[in-house]
Amino acid sequence: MENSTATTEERILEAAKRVFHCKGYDGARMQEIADEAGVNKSLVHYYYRNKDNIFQAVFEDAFTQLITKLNEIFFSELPFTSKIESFISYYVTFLSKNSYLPLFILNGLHEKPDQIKSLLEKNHLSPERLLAQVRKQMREELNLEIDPFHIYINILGLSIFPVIAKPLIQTIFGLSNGELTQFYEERKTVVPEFIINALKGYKNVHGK
Amino acid sequence: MENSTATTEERILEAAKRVFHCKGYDGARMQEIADEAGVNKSLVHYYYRNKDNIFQAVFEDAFTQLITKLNEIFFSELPFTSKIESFISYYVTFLSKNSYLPLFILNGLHEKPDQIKSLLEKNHLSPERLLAQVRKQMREELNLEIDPFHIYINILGLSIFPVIAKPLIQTIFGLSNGELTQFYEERKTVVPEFIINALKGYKNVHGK
DNA sequence: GTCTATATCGGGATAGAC
DNA sequence: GTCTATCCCGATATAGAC
Repeated sequence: MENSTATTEERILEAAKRVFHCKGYDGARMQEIADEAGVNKSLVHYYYRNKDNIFQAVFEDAFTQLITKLNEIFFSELPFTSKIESFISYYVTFLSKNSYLPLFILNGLHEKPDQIKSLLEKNHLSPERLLAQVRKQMREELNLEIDPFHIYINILGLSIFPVIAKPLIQTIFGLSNGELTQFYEERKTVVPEFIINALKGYKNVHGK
Repeated sequence: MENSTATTEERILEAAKRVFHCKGYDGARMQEIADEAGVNKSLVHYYYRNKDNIFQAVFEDAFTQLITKLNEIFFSELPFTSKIESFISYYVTFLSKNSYLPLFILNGLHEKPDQIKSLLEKNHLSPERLLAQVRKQMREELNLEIDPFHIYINILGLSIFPVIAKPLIQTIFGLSNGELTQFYEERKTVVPEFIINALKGYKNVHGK
């Protein structure tokens, strides 16, 4: 199933990712993970001892994947508008290729919000620093004195929602796979434009 | 647990809603539903025969709840900007009181996208009509000749995402319950303003 | 490390008394 | 309609041979 150069442990983890991402914790079966990895069920227990442990490993991996790039972009030296463009462009591509990931993460956070903290520290994520950085750039580059929190959540929502709503979009609005790809592609320009326009509007009202 | 005037069947359904909404299909237990309703486990089977049936009932109820009001607002006689304000205001309130609903729906759609169609018909939801309506109003009232689809998804994302990301927002950014309520309250004005500003920006570029 | 066999338990579902 | 008792399967987990 997987490249046979990988160690057994790696093959199991990769298999576990595929299964957990699609089925969630409760829906996933140890047997299915074993099958997917092409090994015996007992081997999964041998390497990870129980279901919770392997889920934890999968969840941390997913969370880290999403957060690392976010940090990289928002703490870079780019001007603010470029950060928005980079962020949207990267996440639309990444998420549409891994469309199960955001829902998997959000479900996981609902089930075990307590373990978030340690993940944050592992990933060196400081929300305060990030918001301060956004506030600073909005002030200096866009002349905006507004709370960046809503803006930040808006950016996330505009990037992430269309991906987790994929079945809604595709079934309700009847988009083919090709049209959906096209739709996501369009969002790379539409969404940054939408956000920048919205910010310019604030400027007219509140700016000096 | 529930008002004892309700029939047993209703009490079971209400209990099932609470359990399924929080735990999802795989995480929910027939025993827990029975306990929550204050009845014997066999009674749940007596009224609904199996787990799939009762889940179906719960899912349809949730979906209808969300869709009905959306239809009502977008097919009303209000001007477009008022529709946006009404929509955001209603959904922010409703969803923050039922914060488990959107994730429950999205998960359900991922698991069984096939059964969406019949739900749409039951709810008299016609996506084409809705988009046509939005397009017409954007043209006539805002002088915008742009594809309304992205706008529509943007509105949904800005309304829904902050609710499903509740544990992310609350844990990562360390908001207390009071601060979270405040945050949602602010969005009732911030988000419509954000959207209207964005639309005005389009006007400057593309409008006549 | 990898497999087979098995222990153990929980959960969905049914039978049948009242 | 409501309950008790029970069936039966599937899933996690472990023991132990190789």
